[in-house]
Amino acid sequence: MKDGPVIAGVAALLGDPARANMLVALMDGRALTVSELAGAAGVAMPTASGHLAKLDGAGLLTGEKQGRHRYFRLSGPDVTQALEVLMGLAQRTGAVRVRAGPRNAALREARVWYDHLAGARGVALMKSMVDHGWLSDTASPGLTETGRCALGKIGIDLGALKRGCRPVCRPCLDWSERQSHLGGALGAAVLGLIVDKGWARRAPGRVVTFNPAGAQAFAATFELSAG
Amino acid sequence: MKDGPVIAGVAALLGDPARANMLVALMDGRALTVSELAGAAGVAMPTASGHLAKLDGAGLLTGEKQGRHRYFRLSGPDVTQALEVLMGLAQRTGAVRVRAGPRNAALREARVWYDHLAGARGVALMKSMVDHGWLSDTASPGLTETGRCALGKIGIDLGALKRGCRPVCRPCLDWSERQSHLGGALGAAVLGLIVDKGWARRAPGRVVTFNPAGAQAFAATFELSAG
DNA sequence: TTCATACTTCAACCGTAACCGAAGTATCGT
DNA sequence: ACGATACTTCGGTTACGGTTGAAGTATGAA
Repeated sequence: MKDGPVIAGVAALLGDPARANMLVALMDGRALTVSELAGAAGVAMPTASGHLAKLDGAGLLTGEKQGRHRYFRLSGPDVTQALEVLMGLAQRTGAVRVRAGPRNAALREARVWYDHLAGARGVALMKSMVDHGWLSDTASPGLTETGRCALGKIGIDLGALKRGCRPVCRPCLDWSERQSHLGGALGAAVLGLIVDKGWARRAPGRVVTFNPAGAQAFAATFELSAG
Repeated sequence: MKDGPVIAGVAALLGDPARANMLVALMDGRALTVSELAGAAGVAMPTASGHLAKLDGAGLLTGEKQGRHRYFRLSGPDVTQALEVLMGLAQRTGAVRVRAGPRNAALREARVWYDHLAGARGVALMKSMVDHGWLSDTASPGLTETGRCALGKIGIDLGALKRGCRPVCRPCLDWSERQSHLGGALGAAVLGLIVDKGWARRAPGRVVTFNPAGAQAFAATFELSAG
């Protein structure tokens, strides 16, 4: 009957503010040292060391030693997912913290989620596509004839997408914004387009950085209302 | 910068064994009384009452008073999702607890996840479809010609599924089993078929109960190896 | 070799929260 | 009206875990 405690174990690990801060700091995919994580969590190094040992022991983190530094990173995408789900839960239940520190600004702006574009730009993209009638709606979006035509002109091969097994378009709730962005095969294709055209490049973590010309071209192509 | 603490709050709530037990007990969708939840968590009623007040205050639960009873249920599907994600994380990281109590037996056997069949039967179904060559593989399943033909005979209209925007087949990791079951439009269609044919009925919660004849028909139709 | 840096281990302190028994409140049945 | 049930509030105990300074270990630089 004791099925709860197994989830209580991981949850308790995520439930300490210091550990939560460290995990959030690692969410962009980088590997950080013990002292960097101590700084991020606002605790002394011995404390951080102890927390990291627990997280590592629980398999949430992987550590690798390089010289006299020890680098930690999240052990897998499921850890990121768990953090995102908890963030979603936290903001629905009202423990909202609207402001985000400048450190996460790039991540909130545009990031990779699985294989598509998330963050403010991802949400703006989806909104624009719905507004212009390319997609039927936000909740369970379907591609319209208008959309098919427009995307074809942009250079996205919808035939290839439809042949694949995965869904063409799929809403995906964004944790930093509170709205959906575009996932599915089409979402992945759009991200591919952005990178191929040189509008943006994918940084080592999950951050997507647009260059000025690329941002403009992106906005023009998808007719975003706000740059 | 304090972005972590907001997730720490919810996570800490899920991190107490007693509260985790209560939430898990509520996962099948039913509403339970304070004393039932106290029993499920293995604590005295005053303790349970305190925990429930916290969970309610945090918006994870909704309570409604009926006479001298007070019924609690999970406040939304996102809570269930968070619990499932944490379960998945717990079992990947090795905190596995293979045995499950008899109380959850029905839930592990067959349950609804979003709109398709999960649990042991869902996993068995997917395995059989791959084994018989209806689907290409487990990781990112595609429907084969054999599968198209077989499903057509069973009475599933693949044309209609393909026209929809959502993916036809989609793997979905099962938390009780460690394997994937079948999601997507096809997964939903199969669940619809099962209910329409009267093989099983959906209980108020998320449990799906097969009747003996239905279980046999289900196994025969999809050529399951183990009944 | 010698010193500095990066980290870990240790020991002790402190705060919070889980827990229960007893008493209090509300609702139902008789 | 009376007692029983279902739950909440209160008070006090207990224990677990987070925190840090100081000391110990390992790696790199001079």
